[in-house]
Amino acid sequence: MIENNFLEIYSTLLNEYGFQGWWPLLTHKSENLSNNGPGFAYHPNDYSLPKCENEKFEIILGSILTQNTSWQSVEQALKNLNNLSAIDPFKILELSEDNLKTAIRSAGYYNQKYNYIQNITKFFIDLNKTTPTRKELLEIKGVGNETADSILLYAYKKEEFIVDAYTKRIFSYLGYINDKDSYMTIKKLFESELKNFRGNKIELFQEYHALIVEHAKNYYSKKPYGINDDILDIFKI
DNA sequence: AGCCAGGCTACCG
DNA sequence: CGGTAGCATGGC
Repeated sequence: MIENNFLEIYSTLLNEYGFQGWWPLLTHKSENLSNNGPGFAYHPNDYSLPKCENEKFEIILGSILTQNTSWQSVEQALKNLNNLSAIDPFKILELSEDNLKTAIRSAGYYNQKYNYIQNITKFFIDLNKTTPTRKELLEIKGVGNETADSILLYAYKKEEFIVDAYTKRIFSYLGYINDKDSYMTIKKLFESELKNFRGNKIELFQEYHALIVEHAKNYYSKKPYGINDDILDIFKI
């Protein structure tokens, strides 16, 4: 019997959707599935990634590119960059402005994201393989709360819970938060509610966020949110 | 056709 | 401070 609602919801989502295998990496996609739509798991139950600096950099690029943008569009941009051998901080900086903007065009906001990528790439090189702090990341123009936490949790395996639009949508619908609560308020609530989890917190945070996204894609993309949600009943305790 | 997408910054009162 | 316009393409 689980007495913590947030852990119970996690357990319900995991039982419903299975391990998601986030963060998506081009070179670590499950081979037995052909698309990346709902239900797609990337490298399920493998928490060893990223394995090298360029894989960290790929996560960082993806975290910028996916701002208010579907992953499918982001993946096309990453494939374009990969074809230019540019999932590499030094190669990125060698690309002309036109070439980089063309490569990331599919991910939208390409003028903004071009600048954001320039900023964080220089920052990443200056890190020289060390781990950034949250404060340092937030000082970069183009990195806000969610992007910083995504980078820390998935690229650097730091214990930071990610809050995104889907998290707010689901948990305000279920009545656990108000949709006007601040990012940090919601983040701290999750981290507090999950603090006694007896297991690997990094893996929990990684999996929980991925499951929230998967669930929201299935039930919270179009208004009215949550209606016809078959597994919602399990959440109502 | 039109709404939606795994946000962020700048600027407003 | 909190609230919001603008950013832009692609998928369904």
